[in-house]
Amino acid sequence: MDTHSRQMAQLEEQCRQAGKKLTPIRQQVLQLMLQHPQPQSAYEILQAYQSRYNPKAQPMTVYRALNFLEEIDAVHRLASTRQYVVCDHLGREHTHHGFTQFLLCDRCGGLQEVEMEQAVWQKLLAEAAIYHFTPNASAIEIHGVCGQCQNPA
Amino acid sequence: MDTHSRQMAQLEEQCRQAGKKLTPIRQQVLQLMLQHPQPQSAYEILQAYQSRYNPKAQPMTVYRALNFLEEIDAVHRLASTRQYVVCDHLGREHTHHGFTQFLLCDRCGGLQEVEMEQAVWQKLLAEAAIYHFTPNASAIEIHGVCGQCQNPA
DNA sequence: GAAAAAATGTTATGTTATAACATTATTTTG
DNA sequence: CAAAATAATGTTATAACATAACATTTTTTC
Ligand SMILES: [Zn+2]
Ligand SMILES: [Zn+2]
Ligand SMILES: [Zn+2]
Ligand SMILES: [Zn+2]
Repeated sequence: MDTHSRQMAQLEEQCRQAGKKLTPIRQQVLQLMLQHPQPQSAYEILQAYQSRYNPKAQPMTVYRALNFLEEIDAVHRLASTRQYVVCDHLGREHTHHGFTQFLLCDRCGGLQEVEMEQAVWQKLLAEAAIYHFTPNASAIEIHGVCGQCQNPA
Repeated sequence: MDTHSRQMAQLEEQCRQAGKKLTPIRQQVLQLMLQHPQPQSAYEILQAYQSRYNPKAQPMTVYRALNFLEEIDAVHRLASTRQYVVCDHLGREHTHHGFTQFLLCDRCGGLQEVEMEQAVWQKLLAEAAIYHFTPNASAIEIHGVCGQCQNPA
């Protein structure tokens, strides 16, 4: 079983667990995203969808699918760049625990999804608690330059 | 000397240090922001500018001023909400060192700007370094609920 | 099979941000 | 000082991102 099939299988599983339906549109949108590991904007995904599945598709179609996929934790939305990307955990064994660090490369547009060390996010929580602040989102986005772009072979 | 005056004075100082000019528009935009401690969108600031200074002002006018003020570290742009806010350090003695944590309340829209503990951001950097990633931005945004909104008196 | 719920289609609009070029103001320099 | 260069602002247009509102279709429930 190849990687994409495994990811699709887990998408089905996550839908089942959430009691939601995996409709063709939703599956197609994820399919397109799987073929494009770099984060993409909703309108880029819309263009791909129009090319491949339905030239008459409208923004709402893609936004609905993306919102759905995000709800069931199959994809993430990157707030700082307004892009969407498949969750790195999809099709693997482990799942999200604690905080996530998104490392966004400003040169190549690439993304690395990293599980934050527990000690670190506990400190972040502790620091927030000083101000009686309770985080509900569990991800931070850090911009910079990735290894590839710093040391081009 | 009241708080706003102190902040304005430091704005002048930071312009001088950066070798940039503090023009009326730039000063007026900061003035408006000082009167509104909550983060605001560029278009909200534009509306205020139109009401108070020039009904014919266009988006570019405000965006240019905001970009300038951000360059000289007088204001911050919050990537996740696309809002602008005066830097908490303006008019105080200390300045930015290391990383900043923005605590954004999803209920009231309020913001707390926090200096991240050195131990924490060093760990963040170390974790990024594992992936040969070099951060260049130095702020993270954490969404949640602030103390006020959790414990309404 | 009728009623309710979920998903999709469709049109319109709201929101955020920049491109491109003209004009004006300020600074530099000969 | 006057010409040239630079910086700032004015102005128009448009790109890019996202949702509201309502109609229609599909699926589920009873
Ligand atoms: Zn993930
Ligand atoms: Zn890169
Ligand atoms: Zn600040
Ligand atoms: Zn609050």
